Amino acid sequence: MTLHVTNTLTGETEPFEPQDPDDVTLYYCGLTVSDPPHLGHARSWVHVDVMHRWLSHLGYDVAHVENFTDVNEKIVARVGEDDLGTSEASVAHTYIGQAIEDMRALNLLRADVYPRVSEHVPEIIDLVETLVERGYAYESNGSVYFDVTAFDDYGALSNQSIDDIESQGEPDERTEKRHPADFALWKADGVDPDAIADHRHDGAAPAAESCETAQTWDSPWGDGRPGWHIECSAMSMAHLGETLDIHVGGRDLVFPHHENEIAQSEAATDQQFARYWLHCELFELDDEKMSSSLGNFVTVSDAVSRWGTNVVRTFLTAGAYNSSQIYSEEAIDEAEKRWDRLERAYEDATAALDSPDAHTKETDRALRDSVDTAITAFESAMNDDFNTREAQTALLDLARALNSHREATDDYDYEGLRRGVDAMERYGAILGLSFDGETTGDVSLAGELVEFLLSIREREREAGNYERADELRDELQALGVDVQDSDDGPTFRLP
RNA sequence: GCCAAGGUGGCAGAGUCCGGCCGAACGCAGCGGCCUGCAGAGCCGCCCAUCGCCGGUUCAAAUCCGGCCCUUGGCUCCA
Repeated sequence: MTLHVTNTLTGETEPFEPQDPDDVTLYYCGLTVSDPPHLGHARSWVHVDVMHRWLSHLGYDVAHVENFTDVNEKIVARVGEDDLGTSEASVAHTYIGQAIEDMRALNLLRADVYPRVSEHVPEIIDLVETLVERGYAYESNGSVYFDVTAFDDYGALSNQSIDDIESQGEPDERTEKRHPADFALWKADGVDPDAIADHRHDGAAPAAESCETAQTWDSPWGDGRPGWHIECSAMSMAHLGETLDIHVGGRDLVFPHHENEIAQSEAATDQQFARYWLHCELFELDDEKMSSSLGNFVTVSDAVSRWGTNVVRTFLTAGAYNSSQIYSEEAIDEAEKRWDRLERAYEDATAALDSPDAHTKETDRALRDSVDTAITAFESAMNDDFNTREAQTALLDLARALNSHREATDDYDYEGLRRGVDAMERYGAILGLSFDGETTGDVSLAGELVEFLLSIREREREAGNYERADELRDELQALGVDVQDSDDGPTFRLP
């Protein structure tokens, strides 16, 4: 079975065929670095990461590019707030640092490059010039706008006609534009205080001195700044060529951002800009989406430090990338239980494999069939438009197969268990889940102390002093140490 | 208003593209049993779904077609 993906461009689920049979170019519309990344960003990040991992698993060489938008009014608006520094560049620098830290915390594969707008202005200017030369853009008062009426397919991605699209942009822009739907490729001068007032978090009046920190560049049309949409076209072409295999982004970017990217890119090159457009659905929370602008978000770093990487990733992949997902703490707690179940099954099976007791001679047909079935199920799930929920289900089925086998016999099928454990590691890794167990370390001082306390408790149990034994266990549980008694003695997991 | 996505058990969430294996997965919650000094974990089993509503096509529909109701997202910065 081959990979199928749902292409927003056609609305269909199509077989995936990259331009080059061995390589895939993947561009992800990254963050505007004006706020700390929140779980909504993490959701898209993780799904793109899973796509990357699965494409690699299928044997493709993946070229993965993700931009940082570091030139934007929203960033200027934050100048002077908190400890963000005194310039647009310093605010951007702070939040790029935060974003990278969060990516590491989420166990994301590194992209090949994270281009910034500020370092691609020459490419952007070239692209705008090309568009002007080809008659797709016009200059007006030092700004340059894309002429949507000149591009026949405008609206194809979002399935709208130009007439449907009501006026957009700042009121003072409209007088400069020939058609209300025309969009800015280049904006004259710096940032207008009125334009950033709405983006201030402290609700303070427009900070005129902040606006002066906005970066501007010299261009054929005078001093100015790039428009929002042109950056992605310029950066993706600079790093991945004129035609992308996959372009991913949030659903909220379909219009106008992605629509405009297509128009300006294809107008400039006469080549298809992206073969497959994949869109990540958003979180729903109290009947509205989670977003920076609504201020109703949970930051990535808060979530990871509270629940841990594996739990957060289990939660974020609990739905398909292109289905919206309800955000709630209860939902994350439920994901935590699912992750615990996987981890316990993995650890128990590993312990059985590493036990010095003899356990090797039987072949458990049921176990091996279950392992094979789970592997097949995982692979079909991922090939079916990256269905991470079904993939999790396959992992959970695998966990039960392993538990079941250990429950049924002490005469373990070593080879069968090993295959199962191996599959959990390999396919868990596709979802970015790691059984390395940084929290289960028995080599730490804490681990040794717990072992010591449990050895005392065992003596109390053997002596029938269950009250003392329970007291010790309760005390450890209260500290977050999960103590489990079993036939082979107690096991524990550190918090 | 226009465009798009969706409405499946107590919760959450697959399945809908390619109609029959769906008398509806997996997990959580709940209930029984096994195991256990107890608890937990685990295993086995059970409970909860007329798959938004109405009509149509078909031997057969959660899945296809038509109409209606409702929700969400986009149309303004947004993953």
